[in-house]
Amino acid sequence: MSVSTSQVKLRVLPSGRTRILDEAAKLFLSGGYGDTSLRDIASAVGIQPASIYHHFHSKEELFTEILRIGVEHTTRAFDEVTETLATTLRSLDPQETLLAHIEAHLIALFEHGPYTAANIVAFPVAPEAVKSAVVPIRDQYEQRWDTLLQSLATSGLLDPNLDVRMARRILLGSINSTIEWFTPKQYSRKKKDAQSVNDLANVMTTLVWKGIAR
Amino acid sequence: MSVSTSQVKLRVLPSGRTRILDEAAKLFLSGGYGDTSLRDIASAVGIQPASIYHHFHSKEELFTEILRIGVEHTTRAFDEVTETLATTLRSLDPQETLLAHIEAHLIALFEHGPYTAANIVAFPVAPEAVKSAVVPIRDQYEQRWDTLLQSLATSGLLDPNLDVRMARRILLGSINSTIEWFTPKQYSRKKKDAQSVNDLANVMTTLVWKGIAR
DNA sequence: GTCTATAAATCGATAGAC
DNA sequence: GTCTATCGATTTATAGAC
Repeated sequence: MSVSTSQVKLRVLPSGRTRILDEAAKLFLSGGYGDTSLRDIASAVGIQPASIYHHFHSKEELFTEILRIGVEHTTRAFDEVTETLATTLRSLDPQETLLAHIEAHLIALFEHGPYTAANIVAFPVAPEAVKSAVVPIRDQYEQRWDTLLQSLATSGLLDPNLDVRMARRILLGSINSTIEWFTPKQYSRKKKDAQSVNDLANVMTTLVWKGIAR
Repeated sequence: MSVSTSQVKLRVLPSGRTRILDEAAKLFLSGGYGDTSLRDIASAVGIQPASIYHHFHSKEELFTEILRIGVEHTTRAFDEVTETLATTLRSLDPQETLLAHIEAHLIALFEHGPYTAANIVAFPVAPEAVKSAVVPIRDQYEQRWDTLLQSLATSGLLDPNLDVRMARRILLGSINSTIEWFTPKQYSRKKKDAQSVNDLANVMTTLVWKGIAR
């Protein structure tokens, strides 16, 4: 794993605003937008509901910000992999390139927890105003995948009958849907099944690349 | 397409209960559980909110019934394909078997509209009581896929390194995620891209079976 | 930056007439 | 089986003290 230049930084106790975002993200993730009240969020943070309005103008703005942060994390993870692969001397195996990006997406999904996961489970039933605000930055992320897959296609590495855009949608859909059943168990070794995010990334990549047929 | 024995039946105007279910399913699909009020539903049906309580004991019961109907439609579609394939004389090609079931699932998803689709987008953020009630019948449906894939694996038709249960989860996840971007255009022929549900099923099956690599 | 207090609207649900 | 009327609780959001 690469080490960013800002890797060495102090562990800061979350400020008020960040505490609100963290707790709200967890609650929106499990209960969606409509069933999560500002009272629930304030209670989880340990403040009064009115205090939230010092940091956010409305409930919708708070929710939008959470989704935005989630996409930001995912996008940054993608770009870091791109950069790392570009500066690597050895030749770029297409399946390994795919694996690296799939793993980055999954790490963002499971290790930045509620922010990225909320983009999967809470976004589809979010208020229209929230969707409209988040769609543009989601598009930017998806564009990166289109570019990646298109470069593979241009190099003749993909099935020529494949619609690249559709393949990207199905690929991201299958990766994102893992949030509903996969739970990474970092320290469990009791089974041979996929336990870590890295294991899951390997299975996903093989399945996407070669399919399930023998 | 097979014709069931009950194909010939009268077009009945939806009764009060069915009207409520139909409109509620649409609203829950677009806005989730918490942001859809009984007033919204009653207004869409053209009745008063209190009238809903003659047909359902609570909002949660109404929502649970909608999700249950959705799973029921999907399960029935799966079973009808299984039966049709079993009574077909010609040999069963594994990829064609897979295609038939994937297409049945997609048809249920897009043509029984709100009921099945709500199970994808509204279920993950549903109240716990609703989830608990629906999970058992969802499990029954998923069990059918496990059985199907296991029979293919036992016949040596699948990648022997594959975890069948995980493959099923990824497979269903990718199929279900199409609800977020695919819109069937029955009568449009302007492009060569997938337009009908049948086209989509073919693309999905090829991708799952052979992967994206050439 | 967090608090108390409260406004104004909306929620799920009930009672009872017809 | 649908209505009118309404209860009690909860919602987002605001005003203003500290």
